[in-house]
Order: sequence, then structure tokens, then C-alpha cells
Amino acid sequence: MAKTAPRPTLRDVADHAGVSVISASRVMREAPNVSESLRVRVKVAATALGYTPNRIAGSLRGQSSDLIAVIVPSMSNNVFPDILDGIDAAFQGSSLRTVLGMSRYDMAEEEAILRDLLSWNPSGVIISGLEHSAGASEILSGLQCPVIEVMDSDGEPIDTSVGFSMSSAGHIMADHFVERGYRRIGYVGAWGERPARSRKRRLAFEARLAENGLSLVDHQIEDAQSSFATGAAGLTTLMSRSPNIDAVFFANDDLALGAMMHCHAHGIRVPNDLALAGFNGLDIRDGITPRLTTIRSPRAEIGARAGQIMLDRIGGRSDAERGRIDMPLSFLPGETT
Amino acid sequence: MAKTAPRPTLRDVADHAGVSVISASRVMREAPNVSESLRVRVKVAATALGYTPNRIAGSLRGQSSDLIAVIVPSMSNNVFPDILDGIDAAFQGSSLRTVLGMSRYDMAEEEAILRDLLSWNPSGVIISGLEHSAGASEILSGLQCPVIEVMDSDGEPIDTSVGFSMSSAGHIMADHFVERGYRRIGYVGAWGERPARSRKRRLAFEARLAENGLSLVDHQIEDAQSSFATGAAGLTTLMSRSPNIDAVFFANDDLALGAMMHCHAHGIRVPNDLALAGFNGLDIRDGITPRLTTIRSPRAEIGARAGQIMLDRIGGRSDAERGRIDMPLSFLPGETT
DNA sequence: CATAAAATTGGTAACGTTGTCAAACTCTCA
DNA sequence: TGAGAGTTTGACAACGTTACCAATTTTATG
Repeated sequence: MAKTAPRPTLRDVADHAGVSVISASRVMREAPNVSESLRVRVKVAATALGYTPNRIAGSLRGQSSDLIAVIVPSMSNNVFPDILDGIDAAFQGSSLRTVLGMSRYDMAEEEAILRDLLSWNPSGVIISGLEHSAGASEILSGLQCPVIEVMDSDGEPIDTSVGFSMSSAGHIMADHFVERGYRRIGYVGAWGERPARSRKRRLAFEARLAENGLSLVDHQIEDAQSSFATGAAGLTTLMSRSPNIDAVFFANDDLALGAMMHCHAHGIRVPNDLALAGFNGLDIRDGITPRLTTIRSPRAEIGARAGQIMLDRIGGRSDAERGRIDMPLSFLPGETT
Repeated sequence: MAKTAPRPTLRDVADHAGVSVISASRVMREAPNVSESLRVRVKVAATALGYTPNRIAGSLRGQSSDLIAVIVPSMSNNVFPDILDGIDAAFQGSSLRTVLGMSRYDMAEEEAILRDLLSWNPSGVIISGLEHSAGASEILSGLQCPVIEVMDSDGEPIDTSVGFSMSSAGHIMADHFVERGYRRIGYVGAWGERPARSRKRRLAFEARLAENGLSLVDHQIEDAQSSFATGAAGLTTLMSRSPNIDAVFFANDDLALGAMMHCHAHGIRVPNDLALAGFNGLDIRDGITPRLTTIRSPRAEIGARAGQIMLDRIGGRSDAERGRIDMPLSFLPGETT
């Protein structure tokens, strides 16, 4: 059994090396003005004792914790895991660390998590979306540390935002549908359009159709979470209500692919009888024939960019970006429209 | 603009309430032996000042940080997001917090992340898999805090493990294939079988076939990450090498579904010409016809159980579980076998 | 009412680190 | 050789909290 050997402290390292605590501290954090001989002696002692710095103590004294509070609504679709992946990639090799909070699409919960995470003195906050509870907005506005809102870019950030434009997404697909000559267009969403992001996309889509003399014939928002099954169900409901629709824009790829499979199974030819398009550009789309028309959202890129900006800001770089940063969407034409 | 109002401390709250710092501390952490009147006075002062406790300071003095280091290899398939989801669900309402590390399937990186996370004095560690670098194993063994290894249960945990048996998964599917009467069986994996988990599954599958007088005719391990496209590619290679195979077990659902779509597109009837089975039981499987035969891995359940055990252990509950905890797999028969 | 026991409050000293300042040492150059 | 500048090292005090113990007040008991 392991004995209860207490973790060595800087004091132990200093004693072992025959130097003062503060000198050991300087060596460990690579501070300037340390002689080579002292540096080596301390390093040797640290290795011999298996010293690991105590960042809790360092944070208390040093004021900056290097912990970054990351608050996302969920892990259930690929969107937020991809963002976390991007953030982590940016933090690789730095001293920043992600402390995770999951709001489960509940603004009150988001606020509670934010409060809790702030008690860790984070050096920065990355939070999803531009819409928060009044209390959360107030807290975020008052923060001294960088606050980066990710995903959305159709509004004013509290500090800095990295995301894409839902309106732009709606416009891109509306333009495509118009260009393709579809006339009776529908829309299928899921989960009561939470978060509000997807609604913005639908409204922009509808508005752009209107500019082109077309109207959104019908839309069906399912209550269930996005899935193939939900997509099929949404399409079924929509078509039973408005049978002569010739093209449908879905809130995401899962829904669209589910609908596509439903069409296959029911002899509805895509895109001849019905055109389908999705949103997100998930990898699952690869390898499914016909290839789905969709718009790729730059999820990992958003995470990486947000992470990089956080690094720059915390590193005190004067050229660190601020304000609203709009990441480009890529239209991925497929064979379903 | 927000002025640089320093965050109020316990000292401020105590002064405002006219009590001592330590009394304020007691109230804030709901310690016993505090009169109602004092409690109310402090609470009022705390609210008035917008006090947020500084957990960094608390952790330094109190020794336990309530930070839980969670180390996963990636976010790219649904497996680890689901586990994180489960962990977070268990931590809801508690004071435990996830600090995230991502090893990118690299054991050296895993060890580095572990060292880094330990500098935060975590109250516990949740790490994926039972196999770690020698250095990481040594560190984990020496830790005073709970260490829970998740996903795998075919080996001895350092402290406690929550996972499922890869062997059992292999056996379940082998038995199913035998029962169905398939004779010429193949296997397709991806990404060089990293982590080693999937290899265990394949070997157990092969061994069980052997017990039934069958051999694994051929197997193809792709280098690329799992995806529909990789599944299709793997199947193509396998079939070109061993054309008379009549059933294939895939390392995961993505691969199997990709292969299935490939079959659809190339007039290979499933399961008549070729039977396919996957592993994981991802939601995408719902709504795809024919429904894929697979085995559901209890991902969120593993996360939730690990989180609960962590809570129990840290709460000092004597009935907290220890040792190897095997979570049941569910065989999900579909129409592809 | 006196006294013991229990409940409530406060003082002091850490926890392990680093910022600030000062002391000591080294080197350069007149 | 000595002044001045630069480099290297160290002492001390803090960061905000809580553990430990002592002091005080309240309550219970005979």
C-alpha cells in the first residue's frame, strides 16, 4: 500500500537544493535572472523529489488562475464536442485549462453554473450563444476577464464573440432554393427551436424567400430532440399538411438525413419529387448517397479561434482580437437539391 | 464602463454584517453551530455585496479542491461526450467540477495532461481506459484521491473501474453470428485499433467463433478515423480480398452504417447477400432501414455511475463502491443479420 | 441561584505560492 | 582600487480561506 507521503512543496525542493524558496519558485516558473548553476540544482532537486507545483496556491497568490470556464448547453449533438475539441487544441501546450459547465439548454441553470464557475477565479469565460438570462448578462458584463461568446454572430457580444451568422445561413439556402427553381418550400425543425439560434436561421430563410417573391409554405417544429427518426416524423407531418411542397430545409443534417431515408423507403425520389437540405455539415453526411446539400458550420474552427483569442488576451497581446468575429460558412452542394 | 471594483471577500461580508470573518465563513459553508440571527445577518450582507466565495483560497486551506480531473482521448465520436454528459449529470447540484483533459489517443500526452491536472490538486481523477503509460500508472497508483477508470472492464483497475467487457461484446456478437448460421465471417476496424479496447473485442470475437468451429476469415483495419466513408472503404477492401464472406462485424456503428449504404448503392442485399453488425448503439441507427444489428454500450450510464461513485467517495460514504464494476451491454437485434 | 454543560463566537495560524523590495555579489571601466 | 551598473539571491508579506483552539454566552440541572 502507498504510504501517506505528503506531496513535496517548493519548501522541500528548496531545502533539498540548498536554496531559498523564492529562488526555487523562480526556477520552476522560468523567471529571468537566475544563474545556470542555481537553475540546474533546483531542477535536479525537483526531479529527485517528484515535485509538482501546486497551481491552487499559485493562483491564490498570483491572482490569475489560468482556468477557463467553458459553458455549453449539451453534449448530445456534435456541435459542442467539436467546439470543445477546437478549444482544447488551441490550449495545447499552454497553461490554460478548461473547467466545464453544462447548462442543458436552461438559462437559469446557465446562470447558476456561471456563478459557481466564477468562484474558481477563472482567467476567462467561453460561453455559448449571445443570449443569456438578465442575471447572467449582468455578471458577464461586470467581469474583468475576457468573455468570449461562441457560435452566434447575429448580435452584439458582451466582450468578444466568435461564431457564424444564422441569417447568413438562412440566406444562403434560400438563394440556393430560389436558384434551383423550387416554388413550394417547407421547413422542419426540432426540439422547439431551442436554443433560439435555429429560429433566427428559419426567419432569415423565410425573409429571403419573401424577397424573391416566394413564401415559406409551411413549417413543422418537432418537440423531440434531433435525430433521424425526428426528421422523418417532421417531414411526414409537414407533407400530410402541405402535400405539394417540393423542397424542404431542415434545421440540421440529422433531421435531413432521417427524412431522406424516409423518402427512400417510401419511394419518394430525391431530389426529383422532393428536394432536401440540411445544416451543419456533419461527417455522417460523407458516404451517404445521394450526398446531402447542406451548409458546413465551422465548429472546430470556432473553438480554435476562441481558444486562440483567449490565449492572446491572457498573454496580454495587444493585437488580440475583440468584438464580433464572423466565421465563414461553406455551402456544400450535394445531390439532394 | 465597469470600474475595477475588486471582488468582495469574506472580510468585507463580515465587516458589513458586523461579525468575525470566521463566522461569516461558517455561514457560507453551512457549518453547524451557527445561530439563526447570525446566519441571516451574514446571508443578507453576502447578498448585498454580491459575494462569491473564492474556492481557490478555500481549496488551498481546506486541502480538497472539489475539482475532478477528467481525461478522455477525444471528442470526435459520441462515446466520450456521452460519458462527460453522464458525469456532469451526476455532479449536478454537488460542488464537484470537471476539469477537462484531452489526450488525443496518445499515452505520452495522457501522462503529460495527468501531471498538469494534478497540479490543480484534484479531489479525484476519472480517466478512460485501463491501459496507461508506465509513468501514468505509477502516478495514478500513488494518488491519495479516488481514481476511476472508465469504459473498459477487462482488467484490473488501479482503484475503481466502471466499464463494460470488450470480451463479452465480442462473445455476444460471435454467438449471434453462429446462431444465425453465418459461416464465412469478417471484421472491419478503423484507426489502427486505437485505443486497444477495440482489439480486445475483435480477439474475443475471433476466439468465440473458434470455440464454435469457425474462424475469422479475414479482417481489415483501416487507418482512417471511423466514418461512413471509412466503413465503406474497409468493406470494399475486405471483400476484394475475401469475396465469399457472408457476415461482417464492424468496430462501431459508423463503420457498419457506411458499409450498409455502400451495399445499398451497389446492389448488395443486406442481410441476404451480406450480414452486417455494428457496435455502440448510437442514436443515428434509429430511423435507418434496415435497422442495424448492434450492441449498445452504456456510455452515459458509465459516466453517471462513475460520477456517483466519485461523489460517494469524496463525501466519505463508507458504502461507496470500489473495484471493478461491470456495466451490462444490451444486444440490439436489427434486420441486418 | 449556583454550577456544569452545551451552544455560539472569535483569534490565530496556517495552506503553498509569488510580488515587492532590499541585500549581496559580480563585473566594467576609469 | 573604487564607483557604478547589472545580476543574482533572499526575506517578508501577502492572496482569501478554513482548522484548531480558546473565550464567551446561553441553557440545563440540581
